[in-house]
Amino acid sequence: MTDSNHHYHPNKIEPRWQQRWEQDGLYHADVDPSRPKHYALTMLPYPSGDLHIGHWYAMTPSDARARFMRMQGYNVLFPMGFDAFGLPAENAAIKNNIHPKDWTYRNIDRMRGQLRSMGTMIDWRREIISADPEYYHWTQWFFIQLYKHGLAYRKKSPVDWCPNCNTTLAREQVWGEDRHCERCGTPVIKRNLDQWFFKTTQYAEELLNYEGMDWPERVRVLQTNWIGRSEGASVLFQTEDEDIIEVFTTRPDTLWGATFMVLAPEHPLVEKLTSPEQKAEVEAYIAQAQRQSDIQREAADREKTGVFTGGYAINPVNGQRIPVWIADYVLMTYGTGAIMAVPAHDERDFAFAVKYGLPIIPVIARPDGISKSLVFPGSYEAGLDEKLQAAGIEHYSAPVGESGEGLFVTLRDEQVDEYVSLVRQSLKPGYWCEIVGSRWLFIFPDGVRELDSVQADREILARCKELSPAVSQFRTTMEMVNSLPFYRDVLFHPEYGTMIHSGEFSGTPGSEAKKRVTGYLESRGQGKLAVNYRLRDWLISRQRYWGAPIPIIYCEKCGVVAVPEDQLPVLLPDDVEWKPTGESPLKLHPTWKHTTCPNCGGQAERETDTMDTFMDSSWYHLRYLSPHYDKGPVDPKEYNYWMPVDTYTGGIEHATMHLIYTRFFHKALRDIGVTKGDEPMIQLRNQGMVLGEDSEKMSKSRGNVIAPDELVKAYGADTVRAYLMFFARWDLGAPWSNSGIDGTSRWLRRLWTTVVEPGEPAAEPDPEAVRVLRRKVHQALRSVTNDFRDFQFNTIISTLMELLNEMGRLRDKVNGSPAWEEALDIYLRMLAPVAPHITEELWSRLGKPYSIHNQPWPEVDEEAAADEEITLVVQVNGKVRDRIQVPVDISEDAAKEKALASETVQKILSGRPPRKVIYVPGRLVNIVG
RNA sequence: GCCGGAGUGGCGGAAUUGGCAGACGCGCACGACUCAAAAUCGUGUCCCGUGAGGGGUGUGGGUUCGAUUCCCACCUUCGGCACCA
Repeated sequence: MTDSNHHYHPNKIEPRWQQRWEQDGLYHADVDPSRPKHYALTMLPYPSGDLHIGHWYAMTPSDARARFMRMQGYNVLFPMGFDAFGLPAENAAIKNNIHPKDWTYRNIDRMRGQLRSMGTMIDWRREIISADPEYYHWTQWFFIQLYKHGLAYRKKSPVDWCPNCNTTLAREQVWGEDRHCERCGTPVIKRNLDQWFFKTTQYAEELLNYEGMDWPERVRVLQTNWIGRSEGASVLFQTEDEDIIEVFTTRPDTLWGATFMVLAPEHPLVEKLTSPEQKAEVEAYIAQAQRQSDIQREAADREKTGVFTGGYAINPVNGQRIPVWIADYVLMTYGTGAIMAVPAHDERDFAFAVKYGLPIIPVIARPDGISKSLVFPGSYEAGLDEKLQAAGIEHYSAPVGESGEGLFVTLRDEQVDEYVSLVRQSLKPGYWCEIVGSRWLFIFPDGVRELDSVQADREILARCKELSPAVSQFRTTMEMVNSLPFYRDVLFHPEYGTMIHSGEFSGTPGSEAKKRVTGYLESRGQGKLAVNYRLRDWLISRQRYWGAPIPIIYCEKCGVVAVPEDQLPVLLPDDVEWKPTGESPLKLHPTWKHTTCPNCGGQAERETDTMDTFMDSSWYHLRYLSPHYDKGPVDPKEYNYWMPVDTYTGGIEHATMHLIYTRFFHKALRDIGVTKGDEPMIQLRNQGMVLGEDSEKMSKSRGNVIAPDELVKAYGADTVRAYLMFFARWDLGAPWSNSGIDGTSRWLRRLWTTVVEPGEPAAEPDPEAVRVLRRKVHQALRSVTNDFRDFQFNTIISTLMELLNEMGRLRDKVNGSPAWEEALDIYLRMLAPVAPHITEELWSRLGKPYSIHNQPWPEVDEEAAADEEITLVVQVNGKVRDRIQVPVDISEDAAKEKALASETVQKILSGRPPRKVIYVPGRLVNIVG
């Protein structure tokens, strides 16, 4: 045996085995109805140039698990491809004057080699590249199917535009408070453009259903929030011209408090509603609002602005004539672009109403039943203080401005009547006193008035102004009381509660209010139950070259015409100039866009925009199944066998993008008749992120990037794979540690020596050591099996490390025995999915048949794994005081007896009898003294 | 503001169902081998205390014989959403 053959040289053995596996087609997965299938899919990479450690972190545990499933007897498909269209290629083209195609395919070649160095079980025959005409032919075909079934439409609308990327973005690609581009960070602007959309909203409700899916709670929550379902009512208001304004509200129970309406500036009725007097102001506001959204959008907490249109609508439940305003806090893109404003129970409406002096009428009682009242200095006879005291009403005296001491009163509902009568007795002529919060009463010398309508609001305010010139500047009663800080926390609330000031509905409890009012509206034809979603339709047009052209032709005579299926693919021309003009480079090509109409043969033009690359990745899992099939996107024979994807792994960052799109795609195509079942991916698992050693996100500019190629060179792929599985919980990720990997490397080298240096066989294997060894081996096997099933990769490695340590301790006593041989055999098989090369090498050195990767997963010998003895923990009052070895099947009485007999226990109890003894089988005895 | 995740030694992390906290690895210390170093192997390593013993899983409470685990309140931190009617 030569020296170099004796030592562990991963860089010699790894490429050798990789070649052998490739040559033998070891990992080819073919349809085989006689075996259970397992489709293990991991998100395909974008060919950015180099495979980075994040790719390894995502892919190697996924590969290990796919290998585990394979050894478990499944026919496992583990394919790989490249998400090859997209902006970076085009940007590289502009910058370095290299064709995006050349750049992309060169990167793919490089990355394919790097992927192979990982030692994965990828079946390379099934590789796809989304930029191949053979692939995008079918991307275009899918577009046409969606178009034909009414799920794709073209619409002129204000869309998000990234001025740096020179293209439109889907809503999901716009991030953060400043609404910046997901890719380059530039704040987006709005442009009004004709763009293609897919009707994702049509599937909003179904997308909320995760029945039968094993997806992380986290992703489901993210998607559910993104889809943003809210239940309420659509209510029809009429303008004075009898035009209908439909609004969506989640609070139909507050309808009696709707004292004005607000339309989005872009709302179609604005023009008609605007009175001649208001026209100038309204137009100026609209222009300002448009400019606002063109510049950077301001933060959400900026002050609300708006203008009165001069028009009025009628509140359908109480016939009140209410003013219609426009304001940019109402968005044309959500609901109907119009709201009923209920300032007493909506924070934004409250702020708006106070600012513009619009009436605020409370219509929902405060659930806490708290009211406040401030009795002004000089307005009451002496002695009120004592009377309140006697009545048990909470109050205190404090100066109000410079006018002397006033009484600050806080009331519970049941105290209000008594309080009113006490105040009436003490109130001096020429003054009033108000109660606000849960109740809304204005006590005047000659009577009490309730703030229960717009009419009352006006009358109360007029009375107050008569009595005190100090309130003359206020436009509403609420504005007046809002000027006193003492009242501020009780003036407005958004909670559900008993309806008040709502005609015959007053007194309806909060739990029923919504349903009853909705039913009432429905019966009168003024509204109905409605559900609204935050989800928008998917904008797929991109004004860029490097993507799949949208297969649409515009004909002067026939209008919008889909490219006939037999004329697909619509090929990208190669001779294109990339100038960052904001127009698709295809538009600037001299000839490409000119074509003839497939209908009438007349002159026509092609659509020059290309598709969002998320379109490519919405169906790639289907193309893997038959990458060269030319009669459709997927060979039905393959589809029926492999689909759905059993396990999908990838990053969480796609929760509201790719993972919603691909679900939508699958469902839409199911309805068209292409796919089957409701969901494309049954089980989803997300890995976390590997951070730099400095705990920061890896980036070239920070200089903290870990290059896997160098690690492979230094340690070998097996060590890198194992370390990535070991160093953190897979779903959380962690900062990289350059010294941590040494531990994993040592462990594999220790394993190597353990196998290649057979040592002296033990003369007579020690039967006790044999029993212990077999127990440890089979216990480890049980634990590793469970951990593979549960994606608990880090504990797989630690269990295997522990077992190797144990084997090292026992070796002298069992070396050469069948139990030792069994231990090595099982050990290598357990490790094979994690470290495919070293296990294959050692397997062959042990003289076992090629290949270890075709071996079945070992079976746990339950008898061998069973403990004979256990350590019984003896606690006194919950504190561990002793540990005793007992047979595993010890009876409860015997266990208790043994525990009580313990010297330490006796010492602590010092003769006192225990009050209680608790026995947990197989674990502990707790003595309560 | 709303929604969700995470807080355990110097570090990454482990702990079926409420039952021995700190497995495994890194780092560190000491020792063996060596002229020496690297590599390798061995021993130790939560904190306080010489010791018996005591304390300890972000903080404060609670339930329980017993809580890292369950309940309540809060703090820190990461991620998502955010004028959504």
